[in-house]
Amino acid sequence: MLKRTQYCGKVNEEYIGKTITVYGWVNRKRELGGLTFIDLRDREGIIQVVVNESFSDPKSIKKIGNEYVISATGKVIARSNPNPDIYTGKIELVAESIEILSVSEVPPFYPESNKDVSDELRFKYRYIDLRNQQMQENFRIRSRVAMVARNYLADRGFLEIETPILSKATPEGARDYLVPSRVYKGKVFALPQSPQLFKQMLMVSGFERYFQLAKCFRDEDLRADRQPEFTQIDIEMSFTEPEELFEIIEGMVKEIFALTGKTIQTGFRIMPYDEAMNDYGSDKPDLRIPYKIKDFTEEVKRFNSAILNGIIENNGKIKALVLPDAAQYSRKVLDDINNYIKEIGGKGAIWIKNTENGFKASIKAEASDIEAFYKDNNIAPDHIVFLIGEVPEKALFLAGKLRERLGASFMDKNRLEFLWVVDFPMFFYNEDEQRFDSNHHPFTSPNLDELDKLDTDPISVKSIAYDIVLNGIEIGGGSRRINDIELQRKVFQLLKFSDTEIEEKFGFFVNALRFGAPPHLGIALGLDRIVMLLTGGDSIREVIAFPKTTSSLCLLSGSPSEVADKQLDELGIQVKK
RNA sequence: GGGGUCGUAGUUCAGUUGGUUAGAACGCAUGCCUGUCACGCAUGAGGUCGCGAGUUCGAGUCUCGUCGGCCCCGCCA
Repeated sequence: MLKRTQYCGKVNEEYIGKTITVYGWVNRKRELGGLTFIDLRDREGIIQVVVNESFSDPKSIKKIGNEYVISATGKVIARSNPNPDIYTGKIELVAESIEILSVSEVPPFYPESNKDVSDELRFKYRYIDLRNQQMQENFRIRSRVAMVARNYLADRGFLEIETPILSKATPEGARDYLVPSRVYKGKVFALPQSPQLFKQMLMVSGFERYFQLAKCFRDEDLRADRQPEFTQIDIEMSFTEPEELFEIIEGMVKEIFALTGKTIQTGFRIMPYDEAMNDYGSDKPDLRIPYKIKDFTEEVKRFNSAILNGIIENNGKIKALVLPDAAQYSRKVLDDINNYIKEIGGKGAIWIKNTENGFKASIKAEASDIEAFYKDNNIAPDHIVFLIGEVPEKALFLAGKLRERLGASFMDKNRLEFLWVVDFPMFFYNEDEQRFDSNHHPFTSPNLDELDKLDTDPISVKSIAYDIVLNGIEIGGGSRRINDIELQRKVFQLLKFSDTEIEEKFGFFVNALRFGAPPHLGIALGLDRIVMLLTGGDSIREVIAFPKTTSSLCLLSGSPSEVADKQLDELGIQVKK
């Protein structure tokens, strides 16, 4: 085999007159009788190879099919009719010899057309899908993001330290993936949901600044932005405050986004959780959408609507979304909106607008009252009002979902709206279990000024936790950790862990707090989501080489799969069917 | 666990009210073609209508179940 001279996609005018050898896949072949063009593709791009009368064995070209792997050797010449669309368009390679390195059956689809093919097929033949230029670019960017993160953090004194993949099951949080132990029958390892406790113990060990590109595993149902295994840029540091962490993360995010030529302004907006929920109905608001949720609980009383008044009397609130261009909301669109609210658990959305026949609403209301309502609340006559009446949290949730759904058409999709959401409640009440649950995780420090309220009014206590949000997607989250063993015990107790449970589940970690745990805090950023946003994709599957489907299957390898009884025997496992 | 949507040629899709031999485009094969770059022209091959039941004289079409893709709710400390 002749040595490769250059990538197909990198051959330009400087090579004119030189004899070179390139390797690649046949992207497309065009036969014109005695003249054949082969577009040869490698990871850098495509070069046109010409086979003309000077070629020794024209018949051998006939059998070369698309996606064959070949090498081509010959002289580079200037094209008489250049192709301005590609980098190599000014030149072509006149083949002197061509070697077939590997044949290909007719593929189920061609890499360049992977967008026109079902996801099912793309997953099954992922190795072909990944030949697509955009896919290649996605993984190039992913690699560079990882590199930038490593260099950036290393420059600031962070050490990359690996933590175990085979580890201990955690009692709350997501469902664990379990790995049975052969040596200790009936006992299992768990794959880490995150390296949380290990990184905290590295702080106890005195490393002060840790990071890791950590694989995490959570056995929960999937979404476009959720896979059972995913990668976090995991960070932990001692002897500092959140402000310094914010600065470090913002600087890193800035460098990461610079990779694709995007300039971002650091000093991200910081928004309390309560404000996010109140104004946007979400703890990860998409600030590209220029509308906030309004509260019209008082204002709608003038309609004397039995429905609305009934909701209000039952401690409900009337949350509202006011959007421009009421005319575009046809009967069908309004029905769709109403159905959407029902789908996500609401009773429906009430609309109010000005029509050719005057002010109208989907509830009974006097036109004059509606007109006065518009006037008093400074609502432009051509705007539509959606009302959602429910108990407050639900009303906000539903209005928030509606805001995201309807607001998308009013926003500049190219903007990057970063923000920190802070001051999360420490706990929320778990109705099913009749107890408090951690909002973040049980190692999160409560606001140190509110410790006295832990006993009297725990639900009101805020934690020192923070999420970083970009365009409505949570790209990371973290907190200050508890480094005081008594406070940690207290929080466990509030979460209704018995002493035995604490000892069994977290004993090893609580022990670490006994031997000089420094104040520390940290964060984890979702690498997959960041790369997805960077590459303009709408699913993290586009930036994970071998992803699972929505039902957690790997269509390429056929996993999960059954194993031989012998393997199960060795593990002391019997399978229920 | 729940809701929505989709599954027909290698691929993307069409397929009327249930009715003869299931179509198109691209791809593929063969032939022609010396400047193409989505080459062109001609000819041809290619179907378990996801799978299984049921209704019917007759099912791609209707019903039930099941498997799979995607989106969403729950879930995801």
